[in-house]
Amino acid sequence: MTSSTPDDTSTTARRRTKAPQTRAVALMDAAEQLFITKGIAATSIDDIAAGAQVAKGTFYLYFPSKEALLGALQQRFVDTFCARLQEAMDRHAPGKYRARLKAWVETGLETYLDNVALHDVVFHEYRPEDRRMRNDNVVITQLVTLLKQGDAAGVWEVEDATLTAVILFNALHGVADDTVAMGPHANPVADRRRRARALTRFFEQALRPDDGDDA
Amino acid sequence: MTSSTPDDTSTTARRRTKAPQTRAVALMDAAEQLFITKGIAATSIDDIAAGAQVAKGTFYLYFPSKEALLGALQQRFVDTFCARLQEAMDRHAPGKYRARLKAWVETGLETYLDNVALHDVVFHEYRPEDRRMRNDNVVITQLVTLLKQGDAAGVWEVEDATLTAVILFNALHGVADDTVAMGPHANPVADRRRRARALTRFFEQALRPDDGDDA
Amino acid sequence: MTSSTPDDTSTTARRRTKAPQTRAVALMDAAEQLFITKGIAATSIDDIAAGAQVAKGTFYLYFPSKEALLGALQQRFVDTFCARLQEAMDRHAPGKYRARLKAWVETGLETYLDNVALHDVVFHEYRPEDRRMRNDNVVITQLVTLLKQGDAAGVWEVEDATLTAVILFNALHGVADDTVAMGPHANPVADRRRRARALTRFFEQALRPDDGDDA
Amino acid sequence: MTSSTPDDTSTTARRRTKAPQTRAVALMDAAEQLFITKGIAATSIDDIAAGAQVAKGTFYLYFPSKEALLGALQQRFVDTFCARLQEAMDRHAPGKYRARLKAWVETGLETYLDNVALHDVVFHEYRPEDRRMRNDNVVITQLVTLLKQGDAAGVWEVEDATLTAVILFNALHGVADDTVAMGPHANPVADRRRRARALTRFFEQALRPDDGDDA
DNA sequence: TATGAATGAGCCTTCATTCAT
DNA sequence: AATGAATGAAGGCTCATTCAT
Repeated sequence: MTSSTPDDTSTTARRRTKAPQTRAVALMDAAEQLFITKGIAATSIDDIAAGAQVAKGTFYLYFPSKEALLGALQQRFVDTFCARLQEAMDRHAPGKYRARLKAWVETGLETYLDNVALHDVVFHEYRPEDRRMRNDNVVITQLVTLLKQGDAAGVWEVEDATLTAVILFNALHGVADDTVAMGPHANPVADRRRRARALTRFFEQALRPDDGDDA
Repeated sequence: MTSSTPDDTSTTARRRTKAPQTRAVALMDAAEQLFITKGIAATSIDDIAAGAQVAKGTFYLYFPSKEALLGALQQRFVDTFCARLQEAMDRHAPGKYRARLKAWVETGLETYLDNVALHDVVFHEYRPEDRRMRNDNVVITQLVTLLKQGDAAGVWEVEDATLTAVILFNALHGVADDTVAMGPHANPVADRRRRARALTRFFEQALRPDDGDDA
Repeated sequence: MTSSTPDDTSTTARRRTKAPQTRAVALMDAAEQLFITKGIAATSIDDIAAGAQVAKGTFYLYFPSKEALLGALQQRFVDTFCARLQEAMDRHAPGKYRARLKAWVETGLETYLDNVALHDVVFHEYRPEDRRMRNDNVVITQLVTLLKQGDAAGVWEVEDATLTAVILFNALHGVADDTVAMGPHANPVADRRRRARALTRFFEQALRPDDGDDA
Repeated sequence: MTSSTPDDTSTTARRRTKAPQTRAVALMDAAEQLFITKGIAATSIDDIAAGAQVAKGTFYLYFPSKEALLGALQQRFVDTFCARLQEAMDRHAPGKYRARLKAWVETGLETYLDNVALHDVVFHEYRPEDRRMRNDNVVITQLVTLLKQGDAAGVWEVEDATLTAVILFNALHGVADDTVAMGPHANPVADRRRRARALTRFFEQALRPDDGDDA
């Protein structure tokens, strides 16, 4: 890999000052790749620097520590994820709440599945204190907003939007994980679709107003 | 050195060669405590051995590696967790599916919340490859069984029991995490109860038969 | 970045290209301060450059290495020290040898005590090979000269002026160090005086001709 | 070097548990040698371990840090030095103060000269805070004792024994350093003798009671 | 079974120095 | 003359694991 990339900003020389952004991104990309492949712990700064074709010391010019890099990677993951969902929702008119929710679910599952490896490495290894959710929070916020809007519009009825969002998000998360856990066999496409449908139905059911009886 | 010191700790035992089980348990207990307190990475085999009042080498007599110990800890966690849930369910007659499910949910949330620290340390740090679910699987199996029984009895109707179980379990997981994320403030008792109720209702809704149509 | 900012610090100067001397001195001053505060090893070229408000690369325009800077600092220390002593001696008529010697001793002790921190940092840390004495040599030369003049004038009698100077200088050094070692307590003024007197008497005794007998 | 030392406690195998003392001493010896040869800074733990034919990790089994090793080396130096002086003094009857002092001076100079390289490396490099004297203190204490005894016996008269000791000790130190600074040329034997004599005379002069006047 | 001295690979980080601009 | 991004060698230290006793 990293083969024929035409990586030259200026003309010839070897040791050069590149746009800081470029460097940082290169470092992050390299790290991401390595983290997925070998795991965080097994990836040394040396590896990362090498992967980004920089000297080891250069790494520390852009990130104060391995941990900081991981933070940046998490941030990037969440941002990208959110953007993707937003985009998917926005393909439907603002008032089409059900459609938007469906888009959110489907794209969420899809995107998640397309990036589990990264997601897992970035969020599940090596983090002592920060509670799981904290990081995915923006995603949940996004969902909360949608739920509240739909509630206000009378499309569905949610009592505790946050709690509901948490439940739904985790359901999504779980289904995705389970899918992954099944291994890279089985009808990937059909399977995904089936699960997406089940999930959507679950969401809708969850938002469906009570029948009246129950307890 | 420390040669002929007749250091008897208990009554009968002369000094070494304790029941292997005892040793292993002592090691696990010490590790668990340390892992929670200082984190896995920061806990050395030395620490664990010291905590169990054993020589370092002895550790390797009972566990082939640090990683193996972690595995044993995970197993123990899941087993305990399951037993607790089973016990709670069994407090209700075999045919009382709704009650059993409710017990499952409530006890699950309760137990989870009572052991987050341990759960997190044991499941979220330092994972080489094992997919999240794999470990909690027994718990899910338990739920799957219940769901299928209820379905057979016509109490509710589930198409894909496993998928449903996954969803429900993750919903539970998520609510618990969210609760923890709120920090150790707020009305702990009332809060737990509120969440437990919301979760139960959620479960029931999810299991409620369709209205008939779909759109 | 920080491109077109018209950042004029002083009045006339446009920004760079200051008198080389000024730069070098600024660098030395900054280094001296930092060395005393944090120690030589803990002070990086970065720190020094920052302290002198210069870019790191600029440092190397004025000094070929950190070590060279240290050398310059040593030189400056000795020169200043000598100048101070000379000045003190010159406050007495050329022929007043005893008075000059006394001035040398007292000012030496005084000056040394006023600059121990610097002296120590500059002379005692981080020495590759230069023998202690080499650096203080000028001071000793100064004393040798005085001793010889006095000898020639018949005021006292010294066989080996150099050896005597070495002894006397080291006695001074030792008393000063001991004073410092006592910590910043005790009557500082009275104490210094007492020590200065003891030292002077010692010097005089040392230069006093033999009684005749002895061996 | 480290040639034909019969270094085997037990019989054959390679990785073996040696007497802790032995190991520590081996480490110290290796370090001492390397420090003298290449300087402290330039000597890595790796080097030391290799010199003592141990694994790097073993070093840390005996010394918590490089710095700690240096401390041990200093201690050893001072202890040895003192023992040597004491021994030399004790070759003279307890009451023979002048003889004992002379022995102290001569042996001091001799011993010092025989170990300058070590002394310098151990005391002059790399020590930020501890004041010079602190370490040689025991030696000074020894001298103080002698001075006081002689004073009590009326052999000489010292007002401030400590100050005098400091002066004398530093004079000795200085002469030794100067000798070294002359380089390894010149008549080493005759030179040493000459300097020892000068120093002794100096000491005696310094202890000789005042003539009575002062100016 | 139990011990704990010994091992040694490996990692993060620092920093003096260079050099294209 | 001045800059500061880039370099990369070097080093202290940790710790899981082994093995002679």
